[in-house]
Amino acid sequence: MFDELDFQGHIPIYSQLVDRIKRLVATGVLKPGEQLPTVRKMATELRVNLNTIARAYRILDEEGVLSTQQGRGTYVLQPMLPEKGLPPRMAALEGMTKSFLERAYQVGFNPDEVSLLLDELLAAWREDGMPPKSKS
Amino acid sequence: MFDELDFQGHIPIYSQLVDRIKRLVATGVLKPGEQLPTVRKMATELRVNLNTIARAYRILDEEGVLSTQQGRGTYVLQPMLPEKGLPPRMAALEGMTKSFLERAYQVGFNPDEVSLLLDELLAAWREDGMPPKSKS
DNA sequence: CAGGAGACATACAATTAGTACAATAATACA
DNA sequence: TGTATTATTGTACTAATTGTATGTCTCCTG
Repeated sequence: MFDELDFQGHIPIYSQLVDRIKRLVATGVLKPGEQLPTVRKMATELRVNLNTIARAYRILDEEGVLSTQQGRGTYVLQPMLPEKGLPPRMAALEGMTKSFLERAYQVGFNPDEVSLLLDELLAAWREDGMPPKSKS
Repeated sequence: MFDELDFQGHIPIYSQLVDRIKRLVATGVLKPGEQLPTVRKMATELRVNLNTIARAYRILDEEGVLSTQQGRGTYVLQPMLPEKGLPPRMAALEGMTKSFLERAYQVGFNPDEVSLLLDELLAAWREDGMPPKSKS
């Protein structure tokens, strides 16, 4: 469930984890009250240091997504509903968007190309109520 | 692999490095995802200052050939430059974009919100020549 | 003889890893 | 049943590895 990390890209592992878990919580894959893998288990699975996992958990704890307690474990707190927390919500979108644009820029695209394609895909989203399915 | 620099000629070392690495990537000697020597390792090998290596890496990063990140290292990116393979290039952008939109959708955003923010960030990109830096 | 570009020296910052510690839960045993 | 022991779990501190930022020196060029 968590094993799709990019070790070569420009996004730190802990940051990738934060995004991934946020999404899993937001989409209901991880339900409130559910326990996440322990830092050690997750660390050995992903072959990173346990502190890297702990860092992601701590960030999510501070953001109110998870609740971690020494000796007990890490649990899902609240589903991140669109209604709650507007400023952090927009900040999240901004982060996602910036990192998407940066990636596009780095692999050689220009704003017009991106804009053109986005217009198309956004229109499809408006029509269908959901964005076009991506392969991943 | 990198130890054929010309210290006598009048082509700057960083420039020689940029050309050399570009060629190695283009010819497939350096494969996507592969990590390059750290700036320090390369610097001691070639007996130049680490900033000279860093400069070459930075240029290649800006050109989308490499991806460097503080604390992690420098890696070869996927070659998606306009020169090679136009259809796969756009397909790559489409993939990136779809997966970005899907994420936004899953976290609870609607097309208008995404569109609004994108207009803003794309405008900034056009103005500055590069997209706004993301924190991550 | 300025001006600037290239290279260098040095200090800084970010990410990840190694190790020991502390809090909680589970178990063993009298 | 009560308490001691062990296991489990997150935390704190430190170190190692990596790229970045800033200032200085030198050399070439006009």
